Amino acid sequence: MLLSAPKQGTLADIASHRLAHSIVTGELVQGQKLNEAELAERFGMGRGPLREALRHMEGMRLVKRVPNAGTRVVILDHKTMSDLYAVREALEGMACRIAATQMTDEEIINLGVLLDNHEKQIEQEGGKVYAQSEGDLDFHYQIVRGSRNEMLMDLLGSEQYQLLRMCRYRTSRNAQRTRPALSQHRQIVEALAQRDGELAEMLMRRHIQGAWRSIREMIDKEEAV
Amino acid sequence: MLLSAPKQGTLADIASHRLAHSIVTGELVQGQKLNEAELAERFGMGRGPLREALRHMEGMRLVKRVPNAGTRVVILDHKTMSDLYAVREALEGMACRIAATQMTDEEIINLGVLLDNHEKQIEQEGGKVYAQSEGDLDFHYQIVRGSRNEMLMDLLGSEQYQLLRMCRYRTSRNAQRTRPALSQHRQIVEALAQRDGELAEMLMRRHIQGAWRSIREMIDKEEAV
DNA sequence: TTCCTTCGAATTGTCGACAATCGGAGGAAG
DNA sequence: CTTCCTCCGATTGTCGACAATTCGAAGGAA
Repeated sequence: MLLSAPKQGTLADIASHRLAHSIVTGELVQGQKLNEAELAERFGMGRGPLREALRHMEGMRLVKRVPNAGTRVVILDHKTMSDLYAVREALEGMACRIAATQMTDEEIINLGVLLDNHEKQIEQEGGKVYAQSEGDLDFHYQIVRGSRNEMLMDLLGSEQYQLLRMCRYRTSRNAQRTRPALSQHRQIVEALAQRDGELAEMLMRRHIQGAWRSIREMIDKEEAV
Repeated sequence: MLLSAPKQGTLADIASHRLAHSIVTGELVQGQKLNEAELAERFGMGRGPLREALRHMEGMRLVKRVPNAGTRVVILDHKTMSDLYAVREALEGMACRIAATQMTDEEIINLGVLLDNHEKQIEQEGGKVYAQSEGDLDFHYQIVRGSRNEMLMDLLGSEQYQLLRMCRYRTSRNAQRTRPALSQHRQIVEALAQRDGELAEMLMRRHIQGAWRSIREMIDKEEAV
């Protein structure tokens, strides 16, 4: 998992994770106002740690805060998602290009194994797309790690990606894209194995563009209703 | 200015700005441990708001925090800066390409005017590089705004750029690059005016690569001492 | 001398109470 | 009936005190 572990540590850290999870899964609805006292009691802590966690959420762009007027869950509208995917395309494209020269042979092989497992999962439990999403995020994150760029790992990893996960969670019902996505992943691994950074970047960019197109179509269809 | 205004608002916001400023300018030395009680008193506030501000700084990557062990000012080492400039190249390159199709004619003209002022400043007070840095950041930020991508504006604007400003501040003494930088800026505006996104992106990427090379050489020279 | 243990001061983490501010209900004037 | 003002409840912002934890120093044993 990408958001695991820190069930220990300061209360503020715990609150951060619970909040992020609640927002990503939609338990806290978009645009909903977050009442500090109520949340603090639900989490069994004072308002101090909770406020720190809210500040953290603000940095992650999961909430918007207005002084003296409370904080609200961010609203993932069309433009926000579009912007997100544009940024993602640029960053992950770069990560892929660099990873082609920086990853070890072993890491690339492991990437292939990851995809094998991923394929098995799809065949076994065809409908369970959530696992796919997680696996997919894992695949992307492994490549980002391969770039050896700490800032990129931060930006695309634990922090910034919560927004993407939120986006995914909302649109995880349409599973029809898992197959082509897996195929594209394999192409990317192939390019990495051949140490062809330019090709790997191009494939990754197209892959992300495809994902965005798929999501956009789904949203448009939803909004038509 | 990019970090102006919020001298009003919550104490936590004020503390955030004062902290960011102190860190960027080096008043708070890299790696220095930040004592909450001491800072709170210096800012004339309780530890509550200050802790929120520290959480904000953590999100900006200006400090590192370890539970139960305090927070320290981040250390801008060679790799961190390298990673930063790599990310910047990808993001600002993208911004530039999109801006070429999204900016209005008026905005591009204003960009040219900005450079004219910038040039005058250089001629008038040849040594004052700080103004150059600010102006330069302003130029880059105007282009990012031209991309109409809110996330990019967030990433490269008020938030993430503090790290870059910190980087700049340390290396602002070597002014010899202001001239070629201005020239490259003009080339970029030219490409934008011609609505040539690909060229604009390439020029911006080279411009940033050049800036990084300049900084790296300077650091290497410094480390040799 | 060197290493380990123990203790204590300093610092961080947390809470509850108080002050400041905002939004809305309700009433008065036009 | 509308508009504006006033007041009140609710929520956010802030503080001071207390609990928990860590780091380092002092002291003793090998």
